[in-house]
This record gives sequence, C-alpha cells and structure tokens, in this order.
Amino acid sequence: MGKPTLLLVDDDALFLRTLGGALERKGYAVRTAETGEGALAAVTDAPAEVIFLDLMLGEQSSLPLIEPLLAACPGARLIMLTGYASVATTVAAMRLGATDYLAKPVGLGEVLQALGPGKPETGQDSPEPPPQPIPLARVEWEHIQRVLADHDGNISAAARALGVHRRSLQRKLAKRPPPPPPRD
Amino acid sequence: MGKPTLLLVDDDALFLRTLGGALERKGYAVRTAETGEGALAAVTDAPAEVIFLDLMLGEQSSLPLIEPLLAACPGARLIMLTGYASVATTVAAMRLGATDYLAKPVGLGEVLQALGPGKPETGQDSPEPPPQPIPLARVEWEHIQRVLADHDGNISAAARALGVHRRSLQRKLAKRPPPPPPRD
DNA sequence: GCTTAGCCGCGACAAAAGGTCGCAGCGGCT
DNA sequence: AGCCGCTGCGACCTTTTGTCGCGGCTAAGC
Repeated sequence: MGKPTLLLVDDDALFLRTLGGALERKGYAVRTAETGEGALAAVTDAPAEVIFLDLMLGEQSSLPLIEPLLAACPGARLIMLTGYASVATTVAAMRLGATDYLAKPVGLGEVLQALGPGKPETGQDSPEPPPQPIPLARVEWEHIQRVLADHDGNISAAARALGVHRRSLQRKLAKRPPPPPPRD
Repeated sequence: MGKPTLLLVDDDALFLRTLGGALERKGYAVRTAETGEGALAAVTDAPAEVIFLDLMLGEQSSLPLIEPLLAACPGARLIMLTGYASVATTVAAMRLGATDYLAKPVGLGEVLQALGPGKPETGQDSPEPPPQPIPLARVEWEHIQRVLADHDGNISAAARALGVHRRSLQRKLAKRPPPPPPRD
C-alpha cells in the first residue's frame, strides 16, 4: 500500500491547486472539493483514506461536515486545516473526530508529516513540553476566540463579557490572527 | 448521583486549594494530587469520574499520564488545564484521550461548563446559560505574571518572550493589577 | 403593518496605550 | 577598569482604544 487516496476540501481554489499539485507530485491520488456538498458527494462516490478539511468553507464552519465525512470513510483520518486555529476550535474539531489540526500557512513538510505515519503515538514521541513562551498577543486572541464561541458568535455579548468596548472587539477581530507558536 | 467524584492534578498547591474548595462548595467530591505518582495512586485507590490534569507538573509534561489515568478510570472524562495552551499541545492531548482543554486562568464558570454533562442537580437549565468569562485585561495580566515568573523576574527576558517592547512591559507592570476574577 | 429592541459594520475624532530613542545607574565578569 | 546586560524613566511619535453616532437588518410583540 503505497499512497493513500486523499481528499482536499477548501474554498480557496488556488490553495487546492498548489497543495493538490504538490501532493500529486509526491505520488498521492488526490481529489478536491470546494464546498461541503462537493466533499460529501466525492466521499459517497468513493471513500478517501485521508481528508483535509478547511475550517471555514466560505461563510460557514465546516465542523458539521466532520461526522458525515468520517461516516462515509471508515477508518479514514481527517486533518483540519485552517488559518484561524485556536484551542477552542481545535477541541471542537477533535471531539468530532478530527485526527489532527494544522494552522495555515502550512508547509508541505508539515502536511506530509501529518499524513505520514499511521500514528503509533505512544505519548512521548511528541510530548512537546512548552518552555515555549506564548506571545502575549496570541494569548489574548485565543481567549477572545474562546469567549466568542461561548457566546456563539455574538460580538456584543462577548465584548460585554470581556470588559471591552464592542468597537474594539470588532477591530481586534478584523485583524488577522497572531502567529501561533511554531510547531516543530 | 449527579455529583461525580473529581480528581485535580496540579503542581500548584494554591491553585489546587482554591479550585478544589470552590468545587467542593458546589457539591462535588474532590480529591487532589500534586504529582503524577500521586495521581496514579489516587486513581488506583478509587477511580474518579472527572480528572483535571495540569499539562506541566513541575519540570515535565503530564501527557504520558493521560493513558494510564484513563485506563484506571473507565469512562472518565479528562480535562487538560494549562497556562501554556497551544494548538499543538491540544492536538497531542486530545489524541491521547483528553476530552477538553482549558487555558489558565480559568474561571469557575468555565470549569463547571467543561464539567458539563453530569453536573450536580441544579434542577433546570435548558437554554445554555453563558458562563462568566474572565475579563480580557485579567487574562493578559495573569499571563504576564506567569511568564515573568518563569524568567525569574527578568523583565527584559520576559518582554522578549512575550513579544512586546520592554518599555511596554514596564508600563503594564507599573499599573495596578486588573480586577480580580469574580470568585463566587 | 408598524414599533421596539438587539446586533452588526463602519466613519470620525479625541484619549490612552504602546513603540522607539536615549541616558544614567547598578551589579557581574574577565 | 572596561564590557555587558538589566532597570527605571523622560520624551517623543505612532497606533490602538474608547466613545459617539449613523443606517441597515432581523426577530419579536402590539
């Protein structure tokens, strides 16, 4: 069994082509989908062994797709892939059955590593003790994401809970997320 | 029933007492441990239904504890709790069987929410009451204190680690601490 | 149907916080 | 002594926040 068949799901066509192309060049059989429906269709057509799923497909979350996708692909591994990786969304995704979670921008190396081994995962191969200090901005952002999720996306409510002005929260959210601590 | 037995594992004795006390007041049966060995001993003695595990026990990661702890407590829920939450460690912990992942500082409200299923008979609460989160300023302050302590008081080093200018850190420290988290 | 209320997004402008120099003082180290 | 690195702080200038205020939109409720 050389290369498992892959399914890439992302609303960014360019991303699909570049990553997909790179993986094909590595010898994988790659299919792609740009929408949730497309992904489900592809998977019922023929199951994939590894699925890459972008967290945000257009306007809405792809978390609800996780279960049906996995249901259609018994034994498959599902790797989330997102530019907005926070602890909160990671927990949500992994509870639903995701097996890994990568933050964009991802290098090809990380992708290959994620789909690489069948994951023996003894528990100490990547203990990753974080003497790694987390940047202040990152901590703030994570907390915001968490509270925002707790108030299911209601910015006004989250702002009140956080003790900041609604306008400020808006502005913080408008900016792109701070770089996550390097994953090495 | 309705009051699951808890096990708190953390190397910070103060934290153990405050959170443990609060949970006891809420009607839970709480046991605590400050070391990995202590936790395993407690759990073989009598299993817990919910385990709170700090990611860093002293110098080393507690990830290797997850599997043995869960093995000793069939069906238990294991909630990670850490001051250095990152997506990478979250993935690692959840792969090993953790059911949730909270970043310190956590409010009692958030802990109770994580406890979620199996809460102690409050009677009725269907519409998911929003938990009371910690003010943003407080989170920032706590994180600064933690990192500063990790660099044993060296402001310059802490500033570098946090990714802020030394002058800014100085100014933040000069101000009095933000309103303490509302303990109830 | 119309009113009320809540949320969202955004422009504008003043106030506050932060980034950036620079300098003097203080231990260690060699 | 001379060299570092850390600290505290003044004085800028730049960026971010706080605070109005608007129009639009959706979900009640009268």
